[in-house]
Amino acid sequence: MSKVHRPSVARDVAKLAGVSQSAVSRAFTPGASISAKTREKVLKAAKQLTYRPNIVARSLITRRSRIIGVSMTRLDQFNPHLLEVLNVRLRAHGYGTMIFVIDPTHDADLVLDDALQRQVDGFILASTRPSAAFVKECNSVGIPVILLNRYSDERTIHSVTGDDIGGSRAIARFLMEGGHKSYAFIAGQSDSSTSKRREAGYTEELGRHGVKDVMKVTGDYTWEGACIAARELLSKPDRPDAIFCASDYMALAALEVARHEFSLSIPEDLSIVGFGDVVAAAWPSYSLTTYSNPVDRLVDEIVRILIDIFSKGGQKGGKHEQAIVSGQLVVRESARIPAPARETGTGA
Amino acid sequence: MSKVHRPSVARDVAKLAGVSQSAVSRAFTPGASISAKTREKVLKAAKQLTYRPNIVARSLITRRSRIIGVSMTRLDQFNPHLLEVLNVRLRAHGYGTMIFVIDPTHDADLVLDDALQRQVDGFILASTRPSAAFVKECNSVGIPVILLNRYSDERTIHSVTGDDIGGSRAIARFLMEGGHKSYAFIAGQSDSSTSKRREAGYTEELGRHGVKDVMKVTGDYTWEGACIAARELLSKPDRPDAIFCASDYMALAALEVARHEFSLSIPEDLSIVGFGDVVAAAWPSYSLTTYSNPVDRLVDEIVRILIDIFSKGGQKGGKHEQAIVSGQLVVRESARIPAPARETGTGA
DNA sequence: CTGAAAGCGCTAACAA
DNA sequence: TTGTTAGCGCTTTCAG
Repeated sequence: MSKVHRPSVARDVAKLAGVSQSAVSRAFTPGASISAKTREKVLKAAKQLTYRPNIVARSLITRRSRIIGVSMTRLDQFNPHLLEVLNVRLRAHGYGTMIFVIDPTHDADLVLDDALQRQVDGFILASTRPSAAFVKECNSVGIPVILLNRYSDERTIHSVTGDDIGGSRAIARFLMEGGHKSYAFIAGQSDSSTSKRREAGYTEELGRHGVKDVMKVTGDYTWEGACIAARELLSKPDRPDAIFCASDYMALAALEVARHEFSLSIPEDLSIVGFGDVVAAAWPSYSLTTYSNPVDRLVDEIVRILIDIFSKGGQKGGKHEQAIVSGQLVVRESARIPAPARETGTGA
Repeated sequence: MSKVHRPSVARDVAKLAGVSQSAVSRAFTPGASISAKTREKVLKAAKQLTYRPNIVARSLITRRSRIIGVSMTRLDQFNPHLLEVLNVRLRAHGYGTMIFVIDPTHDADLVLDDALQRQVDGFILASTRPSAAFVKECNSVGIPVILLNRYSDERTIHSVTGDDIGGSRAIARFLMEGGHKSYAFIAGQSDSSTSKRREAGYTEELGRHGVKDVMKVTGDYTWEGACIAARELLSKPDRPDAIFCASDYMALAALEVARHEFSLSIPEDLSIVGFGDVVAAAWPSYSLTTYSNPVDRLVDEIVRILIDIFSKGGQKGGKHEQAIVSGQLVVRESARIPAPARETGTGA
């Protein structure tokens, strides 16, 4: 079998092209001062040797790895499509994406520490709770941290989220217009800021219109948890006829339980609404009414914040953005549709 | 706001600990010859300065980035759970995971080139077709390439796949035992080696038992494509009563079409089987009978091959493995269950 | 515009 | 076991 070669380096190219090694570097640096002629020579020699600039070496000297770390506890819970779009958009700016899946039973900081050793230029944290110490350390070395679909009270951290409050309010209004009698909420993990916001928007909007009693159960953002929650809700003598779930997956699970275990008709007997508009929500068997979390615009915001900071030469402290990207109510068939032609509108 | 510091480096630690810089390096190198006392001193100083070895610098000199590139065209088509497990397992061996989503309308080599510049130590390609030139280049610089759920005729590349042939044969047998009259197959992309294998196993096994006529339509591995394919199949005067789809997602789509557009009862009027056992296959509304692709063992194989090569000091040419991981028939309710021995599988 | 020289932060010989 | 000395492959002053 053929022997393994050592890849050619800038010096090899320089020698072949008859120029200095720095000329090679310049030929591969956009905007460097180099004559067209020299560049041609270099590029020709480079192609001949299949030379590829070594990004690791470049990183060492520029102190920029051009790697963004993305961490989450579960990848399937994390929107895979978002990761996909993010990866493509980041690469367009010259950044690579490294993933760090965190085992929730272990210490998140351990993994994040690994990321720091790898010199990531920025962090995107989804479904992950970094310690305050960790965030502080990132700030002290100038690495921006962006929370995705999470909130933080601290002003030391950026965040990009969907419109949890606005969306839940819209859902509450939609449900009320559908003329339901009794409302329930299936929450995500108890420590989830997102779930709390969705709950708040929902109950507040209901409350503003006189609905004070909202049953609440926790589904933990898992399929099984949502099943259990739904069973609890539907076994009650005064079972709700409208359930809002803090995530689409929980809504799908609740829908299954309602149909197959309680023989309920959706939406005649029971309306179920989710949040997020995942792919499966559109599948005919579910046809889930939900509020969308627009992936493209979430990614836009993330990339904008990151590139903004990098072009300014690093996170200099100061401004920490809290971007909220509004989605829209996606009306399908899992919830009763208001009879008259009433506007869903912005209310208030 | 607090100023941004320059992270401390080995020299800083050395000075504080009163040792040489190489002692610092040794303290962080498992198995290096260093006295316990010196190591203590170093570690103490390191902690005090929150020193973290710079992996980029290490990579430059060891010529090992300890990064594995994983590329795919669509992340949602790719099994997100597999990526998750892979990430965790690779990190246990000190390797990071960098993802490279490839826009199918663009040139795959462009992205892979980027990965090469980033000095990935190995490549895992899922749903991606690298050019022969690219593979050759990887081989020439000693970077192992592993195809995941794909086959290659070339002997220059590793591959890890589920048991497409065996699984499809098992499905064919199961369907025949169910006493079906007319069989169909919905294929993935026409150039997919995996789809071809699933088709081959299916039709060959059917053929061995006298079933020569198998309708075939292409669903392109997409939801819409599978819907169109299913419509075509079910509109025929001699419509099949057993359909095997090259992927679970296509099977789900076909199931939806059969139920909602043709008002067919599953499995009474029509049996539908998929391949892969994705999460949604187990959801009650589908309860899809399928053949599993065991994620953990697929990852085991990938990691084993990779670590094996690395511990031998790089891909030296020669042996190229073709690992096939067998799964099992997962009997649920989307296909007629053979009357006699009703305990074929676990049904999860 | 171009080359020479000095490192980026670390590991890996080599002596001591 | 230790410190010293070279670099890894590149970017970046700094002269010319």
